[in-house]
Amino acid sequence: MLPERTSSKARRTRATIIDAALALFREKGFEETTMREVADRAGLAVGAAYYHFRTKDEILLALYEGTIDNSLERARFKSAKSADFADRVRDALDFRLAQLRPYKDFLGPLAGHALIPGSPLSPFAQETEEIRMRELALFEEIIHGSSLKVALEFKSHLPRFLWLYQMSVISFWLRDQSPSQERTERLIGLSLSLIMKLFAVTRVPVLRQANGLILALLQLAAGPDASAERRVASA
Amino acid sequence: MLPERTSSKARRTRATIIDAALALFREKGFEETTMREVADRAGLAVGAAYYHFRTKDEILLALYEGTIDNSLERARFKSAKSADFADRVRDALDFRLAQLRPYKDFLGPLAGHALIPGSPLSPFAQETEEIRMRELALFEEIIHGSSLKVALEFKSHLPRFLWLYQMSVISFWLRDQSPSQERTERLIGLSLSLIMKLFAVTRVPVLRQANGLILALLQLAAGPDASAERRVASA
DNA sequence: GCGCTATTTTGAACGCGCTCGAAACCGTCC
DNA sequence: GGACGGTTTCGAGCGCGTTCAAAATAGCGC
Repeated sequence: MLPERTSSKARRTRATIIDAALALFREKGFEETTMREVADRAGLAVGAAYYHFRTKDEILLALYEGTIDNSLERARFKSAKSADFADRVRDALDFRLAQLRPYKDFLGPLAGHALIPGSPLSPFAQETEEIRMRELALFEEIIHGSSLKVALEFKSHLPRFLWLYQMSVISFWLRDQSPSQERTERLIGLSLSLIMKLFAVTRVPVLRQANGLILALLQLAAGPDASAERRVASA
Repeated sequence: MLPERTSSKARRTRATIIDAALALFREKGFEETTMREVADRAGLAVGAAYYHFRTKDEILLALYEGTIDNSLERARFKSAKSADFADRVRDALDFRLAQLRPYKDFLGPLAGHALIPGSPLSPFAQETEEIRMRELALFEEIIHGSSLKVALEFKSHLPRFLWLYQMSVISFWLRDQSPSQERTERLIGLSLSLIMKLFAVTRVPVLRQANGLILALLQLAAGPDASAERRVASA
């Protein structure tokens, strides 16, 4: 609608606040950091911070959103290297985790809100729609240029499936305390192999009878309004 | 260790508080209910309430825990009716959801803490261990008396798998706004059919090569300490 | 410069979950 | 009965996220 919804001043101040918050979150964690502290470090009063962000959570969300941008570029770059589907997905996941690495310790709360049905931080909520769509677009691209062989009827559900898969991996990773997160590495390796095997199976004639079931499930999971999905698909 | 860790007075007061909280949560929701209100309705001061429950969340947890007891009895009763695995699981799920029904509207926050790695309300946390073990024991029973046919190597992982499955269903159900939750009904029907099909596949010789993968994944998911699992298995 | 509106900042104040030292209550042994 | 130790209750108070009316500042046409 509007060409610029925010003045450049406001944008700069937002950035200052985000920087201050990021530094503090890293130093002391999310819960332990006070909004007064964030405002202080940004050189403002609390009220000003609340003028730019409706809640403390929203700062966290802005932080998370900020990590997505270069992810897309990088994915485009990497994608050129290999046409193998599994390789491409693995690259995307590895890169995403590497990107989130610095935030690992305080990103827990975000995942925490994930399951609260009404929460604005839920990855299914309206407020996070833009982020979600950007992530879906990324997976679109990964699939698009790849040599993936899968039963046709699943093609349209793949991005959403991969997105959910990514969320699961991230959630596992956040909890993973093993040295250099080697358990997550193994999880990715194993689950990707399994997924590829299952994909192959969907094309075996004898087993195709299960496809109807799977498809129905995917549609159920997509929800009563698949509008967001369609929008992504047509972009 | 101790024969009685709490006096009968304390137990009665706890019950009063839980009753008051339940009523208020139903009237106004969890977040909207004040600890001062809970204490008021229970005829106490805030401090007293906090003597019996360390946090507001803990009341919610006690509430949830309270719904499990009769679930076990009921499951035993129902189990006698059919030996078919899918029927038994479906019965258990249906009953569990019916049980949670009255709490549906304010149980969101509980699910919300589910993913926070450090949160005491996480279903993976130490504090909820007892609840988790009771639920696992329930699934043990469901499996035990049934005519389930599955590749042997998976038997020991089944309870944990079913528990996770139940958690997923509950989380879907909490978000399900469809009339009389018919979407959840469909989800259960479809996913159970699919699970049964997959179980069957694990015994097909040609496809057994995937079993190693699945097993490794299950072990990864079980975590570095599978002690809780072993304890349940030997009980 | 001057006024005028819209944007941005301020900090006191609110209501919340939760803490804590002191008081009240209880059982029990003399 | 009284003294004493443990349990339970009390409520003022703390620090937090958040709100809001009022003040400061920016931007702009003259």
